[in-house]
Amino acid sequence: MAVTETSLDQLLKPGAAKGARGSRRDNRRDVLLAAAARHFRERGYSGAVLRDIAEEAGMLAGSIYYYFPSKEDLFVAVHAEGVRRISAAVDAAAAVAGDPWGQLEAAMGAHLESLLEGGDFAQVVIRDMPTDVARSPLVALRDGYEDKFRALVDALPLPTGVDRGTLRLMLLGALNWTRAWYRPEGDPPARIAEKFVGYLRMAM
Amino acid sequence: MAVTETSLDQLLKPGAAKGARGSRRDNRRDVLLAAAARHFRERGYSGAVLRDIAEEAGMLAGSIYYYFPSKEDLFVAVHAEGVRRISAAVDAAAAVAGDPWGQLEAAMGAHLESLLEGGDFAQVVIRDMPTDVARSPLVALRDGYEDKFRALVDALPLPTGVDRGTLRLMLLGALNWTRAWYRPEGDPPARIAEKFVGYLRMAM
DNA sequence: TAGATAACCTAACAAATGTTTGTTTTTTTT
DNA sequence: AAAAAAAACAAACATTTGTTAGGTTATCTA
Repeated sequence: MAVTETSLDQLLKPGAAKGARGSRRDNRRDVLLAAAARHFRERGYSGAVLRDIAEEAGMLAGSIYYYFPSKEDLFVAVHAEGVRRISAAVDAAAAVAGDPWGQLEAAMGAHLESLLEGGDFAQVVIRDMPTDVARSPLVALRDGYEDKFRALVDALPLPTGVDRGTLRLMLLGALNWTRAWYRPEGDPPARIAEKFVGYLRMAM
Repeated sequence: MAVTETSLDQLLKPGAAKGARGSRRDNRRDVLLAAAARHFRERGYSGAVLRDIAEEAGMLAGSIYYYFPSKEDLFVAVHAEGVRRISAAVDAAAAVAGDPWGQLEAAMGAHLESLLEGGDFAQVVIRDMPTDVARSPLVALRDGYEDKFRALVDALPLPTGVDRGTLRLMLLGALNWTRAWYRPEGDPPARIAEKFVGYLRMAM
């Protein structure tokens, strides 16, 4: 029930603490994490079954406990990895030069790209939060990520009096909800982001 | 596993088929539905436990099966009732006269109001969809609801070439995601809707 | 090469959980 | 009031599921 108290760095790379010689161990761990991500994305936290995750990772259910002390810890690790990936993609996109609107659009495009086609880890992040216990370390991660969008929105040349906080939440909400209606045959992520920004750009 | 094949009307008002004498049975059924809504909202579908739902409704777990043939059918009923309530609130709000922008703003405000402060039924609608089995009747309901917003967005005086479909999805997504950050101490639902519309209104 | 450690497997436990069956109480109908 | 139907109980069943304990094989170190 209670998430084991470990630092987030150790959570992401537990082998690093003992020196960088994690030869065999990290491989299987990554396979396990990927399998867990797939199931958590499809079924949600309480819907995912450890036996199925283990099977997909090529091991038995009990073996999971060699890597993670509980199901919740496994979930937190997947979630953290998801935030890390989205964060990295957005950082890379926002690094390229451009006017504030262009930078925001690029960041939104990267966010969408990770979310919609970046695999299972990213999608787990915007799925349900399980119990309250795992909540605290996870919202900390997410809040840190949202700070990047805060900076991007703050840089926009907007009329005075515009509530930039609500604007940021509106944009992030619209982005995250695309999961519900996105179809690969339709607009690609970058085009969606372009349209979203377009609706606002001319106005201000 | 398989949802019992009943019409959606019967699903909402099963007593109505035998004549409109829904006296006692509907009361207990409504209590049960309300309890189920609360738990499905808090824990999600697979996280909710029938024994807890039954206890809150003042009965035992087995008694649920007098009203619903399975857990999934119970969930579908809650979901359907949620859509019905949101739909009714939005209909009432959009009925008042006003220019297209004002009508859209009113509808969005009503949608948010139901979603954020309208109780458990509405929130279940925007929580996770469980298995694929229950999916078909539910997305039909949801799609029917979204048609109302389609009409509202189509009525907006926008420049030619604007993709109204994506605009509609962006707005609905932003609205639905507010659940993640809404706080009662902050802006009320109507104010949030006003700001959302305001970001676009001046632009077009 | 011997020993230690990492990386699993096997098997089972114990609790949780959706569901069923038969019975009893309550309400309605005749 | 008697019979019939509705509404609910009580108790168990059959899985499912997270978790644990001890054994076994591969890998690395000294």
